[in-house]
Order: sequence, then structure tokens, then C-alpha cells
Amino acid sequence: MKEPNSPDSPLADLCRQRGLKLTGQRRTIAFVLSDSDDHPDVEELYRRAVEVDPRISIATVYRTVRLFEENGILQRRDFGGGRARYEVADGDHGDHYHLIDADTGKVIEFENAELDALLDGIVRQMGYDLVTTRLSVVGRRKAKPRSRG
Amino acid sequence: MKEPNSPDSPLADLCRQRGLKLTGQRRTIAFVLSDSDDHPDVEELYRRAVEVDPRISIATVYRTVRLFEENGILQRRDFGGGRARYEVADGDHGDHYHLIDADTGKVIEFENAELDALLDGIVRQMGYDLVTTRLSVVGRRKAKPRSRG
DNA sequence: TCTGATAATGAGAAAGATTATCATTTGCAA
DNA sequence: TTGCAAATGATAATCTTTCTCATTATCAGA
Repeated sequence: MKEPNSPDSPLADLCRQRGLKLTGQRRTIAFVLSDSDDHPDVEELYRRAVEVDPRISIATVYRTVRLFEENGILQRRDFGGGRARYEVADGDHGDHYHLIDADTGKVIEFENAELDALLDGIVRQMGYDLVTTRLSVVGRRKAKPRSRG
Repeated sequence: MKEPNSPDSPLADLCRQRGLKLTGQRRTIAFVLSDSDDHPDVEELYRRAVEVDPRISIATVYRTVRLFEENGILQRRDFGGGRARYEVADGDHGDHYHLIDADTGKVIEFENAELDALLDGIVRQMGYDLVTTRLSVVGRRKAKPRSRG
């Protein structure tokens, strides 16, 4: 059983800043999210939240994750596999993108300023302001050229 | 009731090329797909297929769409809204991408060679070969600056 | 600190999309 | 034309997510 208490997690603070009622469950979920640097689905978040508060309900995790998304705290991702996955939203700086290993399903994050700018320009030229970018590239590990075989 | 017969649709030919058994239902679905230039979901494909063959089952549409995807004939897309949407896969040339209107949900296709190249380069530099790109940008129509108002 | 209105939660039912089951039918190679 | 493996139709089952509603907790104000 971990310690979600005392100084609130960064996300819990964000939660308060947005004027959301800060319940025990939301504090727990915010803590779990602040503590994660991967892309958990709801089931996985629920598992982690239960470690902190065994009485939390999965319905609450679904609700909270949706609430956080609507408030720009979380971003929903689709990496295939039928369930939504979540990560903490980027700040005002640059977006980040995802490379998915075709064979293992492993998700690798990357940033690229040139890509940011290009996408922004393309969208603008089409008469739109860019709101969100959903980009994931699927790749297959290149066969390592062996050192002479 | 449309005419799916006689000269097979391009997709039906592709189907045969891949060594897939060409049943009446597959011929129908291939025809419907060849005839579509949008991004229908399964429900919509089913509606269109029923126009051609009223006895087709939605289960078959689901099955066929999956089969076609596994064989590189179709691509599955996620534009939000909870259901998968499909379109005929690109050839060997360039991928195409999607701009989604944040307010109307309208999907606008675009191509961009610079983007193709940049993504390819990024992925390569990370040690991978690019398999698929899933890119959709959400944008909001720019307010038209009125001609002096 | 206590109280009450209001909103959040828990548990499970319900909904929506997709896949599996299985008896029947069909495509196609021999 | 025949036979067999594979596909289909109808529907049940599954899986993820949302909804319902009785109970509980938060937080502003007294």
C-alpha cells in the first residue's frame, strides 16, 4: 500500500486548479497517474489504484479518466487492442508522438520539432487551426547488420 | 438494387490475387468498397451491401472486413466515436492522412510528400522500418477574416 | 466545528461494438 | 458432377464502456 497523501501529486494540484472537487478517489487516481510514465489502460489504472485504495471502484476510474480528459489533464490514445490508453497531457510546449513496435507492441515516445511545425503548417494551409495531433507510427526493428557474419 | 456482377470490381480482383475464396458475399462487399470514397463503418457498409444483396448478414460484413484488413486490402481507421471505420488501402506510392473537423467531425484527406519523407526518416533514425502511419489531425476551421465588415 | 446541499462513489445492470458458435450452404478442385 | 473444406446466417457470448440509483463524501457557509 503506497502513500498517496501529504503533499498532493502534481496532477491533484492540477485537478484543484481546474476547480474540480478533489475527492479521495481522484487524489488516488491522480497520484497513480503522476507515478506512471507509460500508457496504461483503465484496467491497469484500476489495478494500480487498488494498491493505494483497495475500496476504489472501476466505475470511478472510468469516470475520473473521462473527467480528466475533458479537462485537458489526460490524453486518450488508441494503440490498437480495443481499449483506450491514457497518459498525462503535454504542456504548452511540444506534442510528443508514438512509435509502436510491430512485433512486440512496445510503445516508444519521441518528439520532433520539425514534425510539429510541418503539421501545423499543413493544417493552417488547409484553412484550419490545429487542435490535436493523433500520430502513431508502426515500425519493425531493422535487422542489425552483423559485423561481418 | 445495384449491379455487382459481370466485370469484377478492382477489389474483387485483388481478393482473387491474394488467393482468397471469392464468394458471392465477398464479391458484394468488394464492390461496395470499390464504389465508396469515404470512410464507412461496418454498420454503413452493411447498409450498402444490403442494397446489392438483401440476404447478406452483418456477421459476414464484420468477418470480411477483418479478412480484407489482414490481407492488406483494407485499412482500419479510428476517428473517435467508438466504431472502426474502413477505407481501401493505399498502393505502394504515398500514404494519405486525415484532417478531422473538430466541430463537424467531417474527414478531409490529404497527402504530403514532405511528411512522408520526414516520418520515414525519423523512424529509420530510431532503428526501425516504417510499417504503417496512423495520423489524424484534429483542426478547427479558422474564422474567415471578413472583408472589412 | 458542524450542517446541509450537491456532487461523487460503488455495485451491478445496460448498452454498444465486435467476435464466437454451430448447423447449413457454397465455392472450387479433382 | 461430387465431395470436402471453408464460408455464411442467425444469434449467443464477450468485451469495453457508460448508466442507474441508493449511499456516502466534499466543501461552502453558519
